[in-house]
Amino acid sequence: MNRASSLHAPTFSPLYRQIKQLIMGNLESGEWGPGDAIPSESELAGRFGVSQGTVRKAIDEMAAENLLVRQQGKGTFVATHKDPGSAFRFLRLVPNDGVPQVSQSIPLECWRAKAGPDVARTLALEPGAPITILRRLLKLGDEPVVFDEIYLSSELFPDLSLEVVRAGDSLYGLFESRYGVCMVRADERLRAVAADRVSAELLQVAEGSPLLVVERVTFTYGRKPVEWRRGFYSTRNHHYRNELG
Amino acid sequence: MNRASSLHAPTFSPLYRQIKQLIMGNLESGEWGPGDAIPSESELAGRFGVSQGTVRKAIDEMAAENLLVRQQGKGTFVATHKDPGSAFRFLRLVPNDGVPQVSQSIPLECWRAKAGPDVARTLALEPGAPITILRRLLKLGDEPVVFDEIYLSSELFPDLSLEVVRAGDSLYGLFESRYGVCMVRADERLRAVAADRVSAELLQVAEGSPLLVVERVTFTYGRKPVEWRRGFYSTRNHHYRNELG
DNA sequence: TAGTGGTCTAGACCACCCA
DNA sequence: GGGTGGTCTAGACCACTAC
Repeated sequence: MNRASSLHAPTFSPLYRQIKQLIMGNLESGEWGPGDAIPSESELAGRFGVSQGTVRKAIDEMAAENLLVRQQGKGTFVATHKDPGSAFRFLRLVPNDGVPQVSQSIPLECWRAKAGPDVARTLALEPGAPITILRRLLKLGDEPVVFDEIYLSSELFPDLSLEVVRAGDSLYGLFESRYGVCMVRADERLRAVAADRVSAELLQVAEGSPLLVVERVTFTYGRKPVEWRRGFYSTRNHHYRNELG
Repeated sequence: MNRASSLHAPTFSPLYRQIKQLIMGNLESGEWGPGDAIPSESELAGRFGVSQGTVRKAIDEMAAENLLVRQQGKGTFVATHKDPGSAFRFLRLVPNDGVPQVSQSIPLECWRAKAGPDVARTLALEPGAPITILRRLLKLGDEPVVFDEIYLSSELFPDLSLEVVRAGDSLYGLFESRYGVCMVRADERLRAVAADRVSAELLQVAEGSPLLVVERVTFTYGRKPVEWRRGFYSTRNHHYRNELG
């Protein structure tokens, strides 16, 4: 293990960050898949030729970023969306009264298209690259609350179809198990807009009534963008919850 | 320093968390104010009778929570909203085109009232306790984008008035320097609504056009709620930015 | 040069899980 | 009982800041 590049190198990074990058490499390459246990801290320390504390600090950061999950006495595991508890990590919509509700995802349409300049840019694809577009409705306890339009690279998600989506569990769980793509981070942009006819009908609100629009770019390991979606949220009985620290 | 309460005590907490609580106590009591340097790690280690590494871990957590700010070679400082860079930590509204704009806060009204049941509950006050209500408009580069209505305990913020607000810098900076109340965390709830006449006029949009409503409860040290506000955000040329990890 | 935070190490012991 | 993560220590050295 190199002891940094020394002497004011602008690329300096401490040992534990180099270790972190090595572990990241194993995640990106899919060597350790979602839900798997990674080797123990002492095992990794030996393998990399550093002390256990240094490996620990690397894993600390990755656990803080929700890439890994530690379990005392058992081991450290690659984070997965199948794990109940982190299954709806990215859904910030909660009922106003706080009573939890069962959620139901209803796939509506799924078709192929070519990436326009905007989608190509956000997903880092060539313009005209094949993409798959999925529309779905999310119900929380019998009430339709989110209408999503989702853009994906057809290359990354080859055989995606209504049938495939219907069969799977949560969407991100499906992406993990069927395509080996694990969603790790997302950037969202929120706006208020007036409901168009389609959204209004699906969400059972009056046309022109205010809706929350949530545009999301979702990333896998290494900040690689892999999903773009636009969601129309009905905020009659729900709200988008956010914590500022 | 007690070595935890031993023997399956349900209140067990590791040494570094006990140290963290001791440091928190110094923040809550105002002994170390916003912007101040706290004693060095070794100084604190000696004072508390623990090793430097343990103090370090306590400070690590507090730095991660934006309570403290470390500066290599200089020391560790109590986080402050006066520090440019963390001055607008809680404002998530950014222009669509990404070009940063100068912001201008315009106080509109300020008056006293008695806390209704809802405000009393969110601010943990007695119903009927004296509160101060402040209305203000936020402009980003000549465009009015946020209309805020802010509820505060008159006891915590005694002589708050339009004049005081006008004189001060940012609102949270003022709260720190004048009242010794440092905003540390906030919970927000977002909804889309139709603009009423007042908001529409102030934000220069058509009545009934969609606005983003942001309800925020803001906390000081120890999760004590000290501010409740409702903001109407115009999302014509701006959006609310959020990062999901 | 002295003081601060930042990194790294080696080793001890504890708490937890499982066979 | 053996393996895992979690805590705590003591000491060394590096990087940065200020004087």
